[in-house]
Amino acid sequence: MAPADVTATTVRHLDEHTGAAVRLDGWVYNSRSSGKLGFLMLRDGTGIVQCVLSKKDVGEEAFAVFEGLTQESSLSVWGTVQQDDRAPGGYEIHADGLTLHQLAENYPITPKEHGTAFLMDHRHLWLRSRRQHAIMLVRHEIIRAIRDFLDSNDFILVDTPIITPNAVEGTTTLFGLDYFDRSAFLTQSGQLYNEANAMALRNVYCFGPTFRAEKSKTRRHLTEFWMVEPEMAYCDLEGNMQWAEKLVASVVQRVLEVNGEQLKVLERNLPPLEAIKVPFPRMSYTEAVELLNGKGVDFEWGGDFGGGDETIISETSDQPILVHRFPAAIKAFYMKLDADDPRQALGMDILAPEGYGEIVGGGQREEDLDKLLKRLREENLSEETYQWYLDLRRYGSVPHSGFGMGIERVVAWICGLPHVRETIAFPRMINRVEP
RNA sequence: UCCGGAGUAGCUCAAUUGGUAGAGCGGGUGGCUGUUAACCACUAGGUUGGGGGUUCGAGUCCCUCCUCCGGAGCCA
Repeated sequence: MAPADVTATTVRHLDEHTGAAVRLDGWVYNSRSSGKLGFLMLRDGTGIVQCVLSKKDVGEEAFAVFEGLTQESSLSVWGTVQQDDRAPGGYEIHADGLTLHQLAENYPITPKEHGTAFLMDHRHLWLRSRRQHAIMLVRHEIIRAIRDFLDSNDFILVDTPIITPNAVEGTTTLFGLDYFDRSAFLTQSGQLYNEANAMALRNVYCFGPTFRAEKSKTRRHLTEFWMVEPEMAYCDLEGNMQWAEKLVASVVQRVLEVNGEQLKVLERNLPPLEAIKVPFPRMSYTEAVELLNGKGVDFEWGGDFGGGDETIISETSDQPILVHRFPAAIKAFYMKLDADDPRQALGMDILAPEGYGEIVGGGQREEDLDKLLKRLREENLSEETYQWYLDLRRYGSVPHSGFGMGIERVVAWICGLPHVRETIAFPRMINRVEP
C-alpha cells in the first residue's frame, strides 16, 4: 500500500504535483524492461504517463510484480513526479512502489495493427486506446459546446419522447415496437413535439437518440444516432440559418480551444477548422442545380442530391455551405412553401467541408392550418393522428423554424474521421448491434 | 436490395504455373539500468470461413452458401 502522506491524483493533474509524491490508479498501457530498470506506461483514463521503476528503489518483490504485469492489468503506482524530456508527455513518475489490483488475462488488442471488424468486435476494450479516448473527449466537448451555446442564448432544453405513435416523416423507415398490444415506434426526430414546446417556451431544443431503420451501408450512417434539434418561435428561414451557422461555428471554435491535444493524437489537419467563420456562404437549391449542370452533371430540377453531388457543391467553398429552398415534393409535409415560388419549400441543409456532407437539416414550418392540411392530404397521412399537431395551428399559430444537427457526423468532421462508427462508444449499424 | 472487394496462427499479412503452409506482433522461457509500437535468443501455436466438385496432388481452379468491408439508394 502507498504511504498515507501520498496524494492520490490523475495524469491530467500531474503538472500540479511536480516534485511531490503522488499515487496514480490505472491500467497498464504498455511496459518495457531493461533488466533492473522498468518502464511502465500507465493509463488512468485521463491520460498516459511513463513510470520508471528501478529494482533498487522499489525492491525485489515489487519489481517482480512489475515484471509479471500484462497489458491492461489494473494497478496503483506511487512515486515522485518529475519533468523529463525523455518521457512521452514531458512528465514521468519515479516509482517507489506499486500495488496490483488484477492481473489481466491475455489482452486481445495488441500494440500493433488490427482490422476494423476485429476492433469493433472488441469495442468495449478498443475504447481504452489512445485514439478512441481522444475521440470520446472531443465528442464530449462538442456536446458541451452545443449545450453551452443554446443555454446561453436562452434556449430551454425540453426532452421529447423516444417512443412515438407515428412517423414524423412518412418516407423514412422506423423501428417498430410492441407497445401493450398496440404498435408504436422509436422516434426518428423530436421535431413535432419541439414545435409544441416552442409555442410554450419560445426557443427550445431537444437532445437525444434517434432511430432510423434504413438499410444504409455507408460511412455516414448509424441506425441509432444522437441529434440536437433547436426550434424557435417567431423565426423565419433566414433566422433559422443564422442560428444554425452560429451554432456550428461556435462548436468548431470550442474544440479548437479545448481539444488541441486530442486533435493532435487524431492527426487532424487544423487550418480547415481554423478557417470556419460566420456567415457561411448561401446557395439556393436552384443555384446548386445550375452549378451541377455547369460542371456537366446530368441533374434535373426536382431531384435530391446524391453524395457525389454534395461533394461538388461543397468544393465551391472551404466553409460549410447553407443550401436552401428545396423542391417541396422531396421535403416533408410540414415544411413551409416559399411564397415567391410555391414549387419550393423553405428548407435548408448545411454541408460540411472536406467531403463530410450534410450535418444539419431543417427549415421553416408551415404555420397555416389550411395549407398544412392540404399537404397532409397530398402525402396521404392520417389527419387523425396529427390532430394535436394541427392544434398548434389553431391556437395562436406563429412563424417558426428549427433544425436538427447530427452529432456523430459533426464529430466525424471535426475529428477528421473516415467513418461515423468511431464517433460513438457503441455504434449501432445495419450489421452490428453488439457489443 | 444492387454493384465491387476480402476471408490463411490470438492479431496483421505472405505463400511463384496447382507441388512440404511462413513472417512480424501477441503468448511462454531466458538476457539487458533510459526504454519510446524497446531490443536479443529460444519456444509453443493451423480442419487455410462452411459444404460440394475437378485433379496423382487444391490456400491456389470450378459451383454454392455464410460473414465482413467499401460504394449506391435514403438520410442527420
